[in-house]
Amino acid sequence: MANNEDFFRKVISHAKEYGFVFPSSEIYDGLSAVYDYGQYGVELKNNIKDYWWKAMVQHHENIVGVDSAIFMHPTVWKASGHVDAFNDPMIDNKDSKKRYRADVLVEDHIARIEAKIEKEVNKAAKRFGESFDEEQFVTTNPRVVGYKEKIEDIKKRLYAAMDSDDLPGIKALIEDLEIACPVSGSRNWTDVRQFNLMFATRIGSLSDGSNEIYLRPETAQGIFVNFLNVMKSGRMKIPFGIAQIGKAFRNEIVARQFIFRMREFEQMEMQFFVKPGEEMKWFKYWKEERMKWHLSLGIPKEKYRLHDHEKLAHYANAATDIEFEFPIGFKELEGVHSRTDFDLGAHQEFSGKKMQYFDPELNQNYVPYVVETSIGLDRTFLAVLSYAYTEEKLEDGSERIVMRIPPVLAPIKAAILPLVKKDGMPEKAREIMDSLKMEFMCQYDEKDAIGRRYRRQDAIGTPYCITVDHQTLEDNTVTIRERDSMKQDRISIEEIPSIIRERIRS
RNA sequence: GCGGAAAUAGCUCAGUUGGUAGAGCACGACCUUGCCAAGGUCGGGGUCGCGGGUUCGAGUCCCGUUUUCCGCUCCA
Repeated sequence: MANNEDFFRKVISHAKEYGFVFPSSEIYDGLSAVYDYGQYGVELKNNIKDYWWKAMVQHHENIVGVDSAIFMHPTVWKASGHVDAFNDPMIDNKDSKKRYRADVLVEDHIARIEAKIEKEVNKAAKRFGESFDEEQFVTTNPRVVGYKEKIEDIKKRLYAAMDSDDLPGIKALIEDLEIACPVSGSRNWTDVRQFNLMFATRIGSLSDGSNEIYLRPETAQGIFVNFLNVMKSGRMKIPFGIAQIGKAFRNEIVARQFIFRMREFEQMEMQFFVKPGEEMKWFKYWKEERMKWHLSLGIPKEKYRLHDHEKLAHYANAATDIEFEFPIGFKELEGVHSRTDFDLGAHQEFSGKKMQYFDPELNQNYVPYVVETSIGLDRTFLAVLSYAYTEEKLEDGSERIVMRIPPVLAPIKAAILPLVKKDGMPEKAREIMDSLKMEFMCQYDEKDAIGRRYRRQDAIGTPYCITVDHQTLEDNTVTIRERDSMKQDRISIEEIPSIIRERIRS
């Protein structure tokens, strides 16, 4: 484990040193769990997106893409269940380290007072026997009346605080009532915090609550709300899919482990709409199809495993994670979920619009079932990065750090290097650079010894180095060096594009 | 969020009982060599995470804070 942590540290520091990933706003000490992609990072990330988009949208005639807005109508999140599922004020006891719902603590306290009332009533009932008038007792007995007033008082304060999201007010209430932790018995509480995972902001100029909107916590809903638009305008026939790549935002309580869990992250999702009853067939299909995609990158299959969910979310009737062996262990990289008709059904109910498909074969309407594939872009980035990072001991005893990034994803496809900075070699190299750069992301470098330049390219994962030497000037051949094997071939300049193209074809 | 640890140049780190911020690598310019990193000369870069305090004087001691890492907790 210590080795893995060490390895992870190296990957993170390599990512920063070579311009892949930087902490956000670093000159201001950074922002917790937010990261920026640097000059090579953005290329790698774009290449991953492109590789996914081609595999999903370009290669499947029945899948189309959308790019929906991050802001959505607030009712979307009521329909999806995101608003209700995560709106509780929580408080931690510092001694027992137990976490409670703050309102439940107060309500338990009320229940204890009610128990006292009941005790008084029972006592009185016993004493007065059959002549006991409970109604009269509870309205006149000073002790009971006092309890009741206290309860009313607490309730008033609790509900007022809850309604106005007054978290310090709830904390003050807990302190005033001297509520202690049931486990530790201590009153050493943290502040009350709201664990709503959605980021809220305001739209427009009004400041009342009705203008509060959320940054989307998932991209899927942007697809569901466009289901009718896409189906109609694209004349889509079931089964069909809608794909999307985009940012999502979750206010995670603990966001850690580099770019594995960030508060702002990017998803690549595809929602596949199928006939009800056929969802398990398609669930299986997409599970296999997505696994093939991962393996097509050339990363060994031992790095992946499937994890079937036993506890299913409220919207699913089957779910599998494709897990990847990160330096921090096997963790979820992609989810394949059978979401049933939960989402479309919910939107149909909340919007009053028929989220249905007319099936000409059955001659009837139905709400389609959905099979979702949802992959974390940043996690895929991290998977590639941590798989690619290799420290190698060479035959001559020296060491090199090489990023074995799958060539199709590599930020720079080829480096063009004049062997020396004279005799017309730089000019020749520039010519080659110009002829390649419209098709491939290339880099020109003439500084330092050739060996060192090779190592620099190894460190950012460039699959090919093209070197212009004395012979080039005579016969228009260059040497082409392959990153992983470090082997060199002499080829003619005209052959360069086809060789690179061959290697990086998806 | 709780507890523990850490923070000095782009990276890895040194900095003695408190006394003028350093090294290696990296980076830039020029010269030289030229096929697997570390030739020569010169140079740029740090208010020592940030804010207070103690002190004649703080990278060093104290308090707070931020960020990161580890453990716990959380993760429809």
